[in-house]
Amino acid sequence: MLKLSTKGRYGVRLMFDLALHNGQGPVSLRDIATRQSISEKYLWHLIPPLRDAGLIRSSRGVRGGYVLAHPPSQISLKDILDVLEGRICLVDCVANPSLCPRSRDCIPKDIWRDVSQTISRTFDSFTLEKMIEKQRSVQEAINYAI
Amino acid sequence: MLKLSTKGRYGVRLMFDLALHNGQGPVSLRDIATRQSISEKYLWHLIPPLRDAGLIRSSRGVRGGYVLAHPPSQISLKDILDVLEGRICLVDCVANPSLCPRSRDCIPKDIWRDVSQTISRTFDSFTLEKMIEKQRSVQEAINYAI
DNA sequence: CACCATTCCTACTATTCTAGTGGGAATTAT
DNA sequence: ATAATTCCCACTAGAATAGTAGGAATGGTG
Repeated sequence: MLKLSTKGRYGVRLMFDLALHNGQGPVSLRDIATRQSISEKYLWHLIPPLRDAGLIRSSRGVRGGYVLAHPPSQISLKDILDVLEGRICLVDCVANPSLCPRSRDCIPKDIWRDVSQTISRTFDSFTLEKMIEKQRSVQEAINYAI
Repeated sequence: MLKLSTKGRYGVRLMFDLALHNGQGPVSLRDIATRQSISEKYLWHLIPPLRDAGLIRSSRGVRGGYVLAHPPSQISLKDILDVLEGRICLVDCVANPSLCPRSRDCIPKDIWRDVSQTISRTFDSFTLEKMIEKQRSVQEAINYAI
């Protein structure tokens, strides 16, 4: 049905939360869970892949937590979703033509490949930095209204 | 995982097959199933929604079958997928903000909405006509090679 | 009129995927 | 020493997906 899974959605919110607190020291998962209203237990599932992919860094023990491994301008939604949902590929035969004997001259496959690339590029055009900017302009609008 | 479901994939191949035989009278589901190597039983699931949405027309009895309800230039992948997979909407809160108390000022939601629209427009830009043209140019390339 | 290809419908099943929970070990600042 | 925190494995319930079974209704053709 072409839905993003909870993993991807929550993962982006997790990373966005880290981006909003970038430069303020490690952020604990509990804080993120509370702010984002997401079960801490569930959020934990997202950590190992994000860490192993080098998107976040962790420090253990008291006052430990997570920080972005790169500036928000250098982390795109594509980076996050590639890790949590796998690389965008609308149908498997695009990445793995041997799955289907028709793939050699399959027009639909070519289309799925093109659209997959478009989606990928779209996700890549949204960085955490852009999200922060949007957040700020929303805040200003609210303050102005008050 | 952002995959197209079998319903959508097979549905496009079904419609593409109809497009390739457009103007040659009704095409039976059995013929399509044979040519596309898809179970006739499974293909049947796709017919009622496509028919009810006015994308194909059917005739029953001997020599019955299906035809496109519109010229291939006027049927896009979006039309087909909207019917078989539901309208593209990466996360439910985009179409239905009341699902989440945060939705009012949720930046991620705005992003999902924008990307959903981009994907939708991309699908809309591919018509059955375009697919036929691609098919023809592939055929010519093969003939030339021989 | 009888036949048979074909559309059409309901229901069922097996499998995989998704979302979420539980319990507890290892680490480290204070 | 304590407490906060990361870290890990395993489990479960429910939903979605893919596919199958059996047969009723329709209508052109001989």
